[in-house]
Amino acid sequence: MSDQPPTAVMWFRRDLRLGDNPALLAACDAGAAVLPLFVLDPRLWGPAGPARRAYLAASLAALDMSLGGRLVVRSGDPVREVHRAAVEVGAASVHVAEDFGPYGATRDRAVESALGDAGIALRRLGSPYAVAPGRVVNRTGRGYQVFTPFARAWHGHGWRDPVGPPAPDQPWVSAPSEGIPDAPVPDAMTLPAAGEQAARERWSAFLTDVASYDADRDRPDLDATSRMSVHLKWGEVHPRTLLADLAPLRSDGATAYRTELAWREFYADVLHRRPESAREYLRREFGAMEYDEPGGDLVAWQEGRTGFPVVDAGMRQLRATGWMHNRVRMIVASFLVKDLHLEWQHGARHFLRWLVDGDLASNQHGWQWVAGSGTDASPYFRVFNPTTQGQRFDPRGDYVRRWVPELADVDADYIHEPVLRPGGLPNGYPPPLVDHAEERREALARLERMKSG
DNA sequence: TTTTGAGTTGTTCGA
DNA sequence: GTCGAACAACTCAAA
Repeated sequence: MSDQPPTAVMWFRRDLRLGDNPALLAACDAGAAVLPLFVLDPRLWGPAGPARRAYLAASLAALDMSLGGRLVVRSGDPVREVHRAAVEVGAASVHVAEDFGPYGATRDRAVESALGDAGIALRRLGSPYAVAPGRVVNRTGRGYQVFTPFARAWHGHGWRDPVGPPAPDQPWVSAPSEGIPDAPVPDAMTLPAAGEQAARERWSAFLTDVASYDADRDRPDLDATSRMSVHLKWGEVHPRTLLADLAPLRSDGATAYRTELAWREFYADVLHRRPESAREYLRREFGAMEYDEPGGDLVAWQEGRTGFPVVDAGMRQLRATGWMHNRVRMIVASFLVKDLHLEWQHGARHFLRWLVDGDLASNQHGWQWVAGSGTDASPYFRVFNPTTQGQRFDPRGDYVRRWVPELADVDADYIHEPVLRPGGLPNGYPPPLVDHAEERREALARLERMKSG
């Protein structure tokens, strides 16, 4: 063994791709041969809902196929498993893309320490972002707390060009694998196709329509969004690849899409600087607001039985597909926080359990934005009206009818307010859980009391 | 240091 | 039906 050149380990986490993967290329450079490793961490797998598990399993299967069946999967604590695998194959280094999340960063330090005791280096290269969290700073070296100046500085910072996949004759190391976890797609659910190839195909299809993204992306009844969130979440594609494709485009749609990518980077940056904001109010004074205790209302929201059609459609789309249109995410979130007066964490937890694209930074800070405790100077009066939002963004009611079959026969005039329909509510559809106008006043009154109290 | 302008995504009301 | 104003005050960024 000692007269053989050392090998290297590529530890995949949320970068399940071969293309534009600097850490993987570094591993290929560093070792005579590379062990492609994925560790199924019970602390992440345990809380994941069935859709998330099924998607990850499918993505791992796709990665394994692109590696010619050589992906090694181990389950257990990464601190033990990464060390064990590296020693098994005589590796001198383990390569990763840097994880900037609160859990991942701590875990990586522990892994690094365990590896160090065996004389093995943990080498971090790249991240899931065009610009690594913490790098965008103002003139005094501090991070931004407002999106617009962040986005300007982020764009000015720039990023490297995409890199290609490893050479076709790259030698790989084999080792015993526990195999990809068995996590079938739940009955009655349809999940997006997983893997690097699927991501690229979806992206190509979206690029042909990107010019209309700006005008149509808020319409849940149309298929006008990129649907790249899940692929970005699992690293099946790197945002730098998308930015490179967008760079020559000048349409409003391309600009709007770049801005959405900037939001993703902004929230990762904020979470990196304020890791406690994954659980606590970013604006701490909101902790003092009066909230209601979750009960039957929370369950009605989760199950899509609030009596507000666009809210119910969104919550059912989530349970059926592991995804929800972004405009509808804002509407259902506003309903939970402003109409039911529940803390944002209850909704954020439900989203992370069900969303296949659920990302801690974007999810928690999206919820904090709706709750008013997030990064922007939230206008106190920003309370979504679920009826008028439905009428504006789902004007014919196609989105509602697709996900709420009880309303299939209601025409556009009443689809967002079926209680007004002559002849009354269709069988089986509940009346509105609350009076929105009343709860809006209540939410504003509680905000007022929080400020003066 | 001080000042100034700006801040993703809304709703309601009255003209 | 459309349109503009009002709805608070505050924090942040940059000049």
